[in-house]
Amino acid sequence: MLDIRLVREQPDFVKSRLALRGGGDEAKVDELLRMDAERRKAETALQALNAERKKLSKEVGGKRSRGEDSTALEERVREIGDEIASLSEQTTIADEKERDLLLQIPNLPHAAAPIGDNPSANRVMREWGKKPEIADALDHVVIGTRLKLFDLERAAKLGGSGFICFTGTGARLERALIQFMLDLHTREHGYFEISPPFLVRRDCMIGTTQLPKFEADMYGLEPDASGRNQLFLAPTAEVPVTNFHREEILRADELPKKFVAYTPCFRREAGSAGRETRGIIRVHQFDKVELVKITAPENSYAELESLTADAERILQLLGLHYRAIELCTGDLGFGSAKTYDLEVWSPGQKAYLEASSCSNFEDFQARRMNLRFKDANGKNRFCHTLNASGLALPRLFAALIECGQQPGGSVRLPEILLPYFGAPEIG
RNA sequence: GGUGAGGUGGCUGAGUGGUCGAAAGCAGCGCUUUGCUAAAGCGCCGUACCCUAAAAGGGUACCGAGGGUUCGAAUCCCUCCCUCACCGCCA
Repeated sequence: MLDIRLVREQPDFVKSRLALRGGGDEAKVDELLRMDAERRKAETALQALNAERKKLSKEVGGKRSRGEDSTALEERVREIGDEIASLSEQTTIADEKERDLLLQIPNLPHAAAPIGDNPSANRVMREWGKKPEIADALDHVVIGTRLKLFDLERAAKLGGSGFICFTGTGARLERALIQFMLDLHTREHGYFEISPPFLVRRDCMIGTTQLPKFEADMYGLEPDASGRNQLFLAPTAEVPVTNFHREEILRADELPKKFVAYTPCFRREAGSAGRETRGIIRVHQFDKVELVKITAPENSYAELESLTADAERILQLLGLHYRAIELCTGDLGFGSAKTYDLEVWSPGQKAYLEASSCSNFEDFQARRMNLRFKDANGKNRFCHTLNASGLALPRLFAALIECGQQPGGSVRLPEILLPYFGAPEIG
């Protein structure tokens, strides 16, 4: 959520920044400012009436205790009460409209972000390793099916299309990768492990920006009888973990907070079938190890660099070729000011697959979830929040078995997985 | 799921219709006393929003959330959420 004061004071700056995203959101700014002015006007009038009622009510109390007649005064206060009722309704409506609009407007891109409205404007920051040379490389669907690492047909019997069912050594490899990543991040990178609820409340989904705008992409349960308290299947551990400290005021010396969590992730993403969705690349449920940081504003960009490095380390230790790109303004997620994607090389698809997205949301999420810290001057300020996949499992799994494929049909695994998987190769 | 007890400021905890944004204590900050420590005394010490661009100042709201009763609600009523205890059920 943008700071309404910034929007009020520098509307042209805000509009020009929003325009860089190419989503047309700058058009909402004028409407927002109208709602803001309307709300404040109603609020000021309401406060004047409240002050009047407060004063007169006390006079009623005084008269009564002295045994004096107060009926005329009471009648006057009753009238004010009626005015207050209608004005406060107006105020509430204006306030809700303003907030709804504010929730619909995305974050401002970082000043240095590459400008562009499609992925071709993304900036390649660096590449690591090199593409393995594999003659007639098979893709992960062929390899995985042949070695019975997963069973997509039977998965469709269980969950429908767009689900994976890992089987046998495939399931074991999945488990090994999770364990490997959690161990690395907790033992060597200093992250605190959390195993959170997979179902989260609406407020949390709003806090991390999945709602209200992307409700159609989310799995939601039935609301309860009151119509509130609806639960959603978390589309990423970002939701429960970033919201862990929602509505809290943290001490400055606790920052940065570094969390790692393994969770399944549930996404509707009614994407079309095709190459993009082949095999296990895009599915409705997948496993992910997620990194989250809560930082002071001054340090968030330095923390983004180390966060990205922590995620990259997984790929490096597994010996997988990847590149890091910085997303252009048009490709940036709704809440993000700056994002690096890590793309791992898929020999089977001869393409880079997004395996991690590392973002700094600045105070955009913190403002929505009212997550603050007390700074050195004792002032409460919004924290900055960041997250990175560290990493998403299916794409990592796919790259791993494609890169490890041997002429004889087996798959060789990186040495570092040996203690986790228990064997140097599959098949 | 059932029954009961609760939810008040950073913490403890008083407050059952009016002058209560809220006693008191603890913690914290400042000052005085002091060789240092300790102790004592005095003062300050919630958040958000509005007037307002900021400061000073003023105002409004907030006692789990939402609604209601009333001239007036932390206080009375209703619904919901959460916590604790016991019972039931269950991996």
